[in-house]
Amino acid sequence: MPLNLNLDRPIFVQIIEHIENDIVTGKYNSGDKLPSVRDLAAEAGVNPNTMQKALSDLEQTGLVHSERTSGRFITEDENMIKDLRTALIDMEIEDFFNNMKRLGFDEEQIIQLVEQFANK
Amino acid sequence: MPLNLNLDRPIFVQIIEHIENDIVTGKYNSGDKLPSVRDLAAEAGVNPNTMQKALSDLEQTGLVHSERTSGRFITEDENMIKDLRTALIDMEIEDFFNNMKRLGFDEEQIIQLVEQFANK
DNA sequence: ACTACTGTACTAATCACTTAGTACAATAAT
DNA sequence: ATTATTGTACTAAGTGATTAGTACAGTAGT
Repeated sequence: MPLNLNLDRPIFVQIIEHIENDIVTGKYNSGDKLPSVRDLAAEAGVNPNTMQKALSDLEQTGLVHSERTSGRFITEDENMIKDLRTALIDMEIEDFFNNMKRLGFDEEQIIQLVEQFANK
Repeated sequence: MPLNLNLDRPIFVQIIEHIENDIVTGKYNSGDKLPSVRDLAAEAGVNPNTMQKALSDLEQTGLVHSERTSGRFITEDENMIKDLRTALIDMEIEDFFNNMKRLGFDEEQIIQLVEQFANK
């Protein structure tokens, strides 16, 4: 996967979000070993340094941890993954509502527009 | 308004989005004169250079135009404003659906979650 | 033992964004 | 006429993101 990179936001942030998404959606499972920094960088089409920055930042959240010379692994704490999933969903919906309100809609109108879009 | 600035995206991009929002929501009307670059910069709490970059970029979309020494004005083309409003709304909803699908939901579930959030 | 692979660390160079500061020409207001 | 305000242009400096390149220590597989 060449990874959808947006130039107006730091690449390492987008990588973090992408990996978080892969974890909460079960693409990676609790305890799974991640590909190496170099392989992930090659897959994503970015410099290994950029990938390492993304991973070491991600590590500080506890979501992944590295074994010095054997690889990097997803946390075994399944509750942490579940909580992150909930948090990401909440943020997504909340941001959407805020953005739509900024465009002049109230909650009732937002629901209408969403239903309308789904039945496009 | 001190302007909500997010450090992980270029400030001038956020300024552009903010002004676009003010235009499509009628905070600025067609033909209105904008405050000066310096005043807008002071209000937003950014450097005048940053504000000028935002405004001159915004100008290339035709949404605003500058009269060399008398000021900067919102377009008189009300259809352009209406079209931008529609485009921004569509993009917002589409992005939301894409992000939620990436989190593993289908359209039916998205609608449910949105209704649930509104009645929180 | 040897080889390949792992995460990690470091320097250097480049680029975009931001800020500070200064300056100029044209219009508006007085 | 004079003054203030307008958009615009320019240089210089600082910061952060990215890339390129190199290197090292520990582990796994052979």
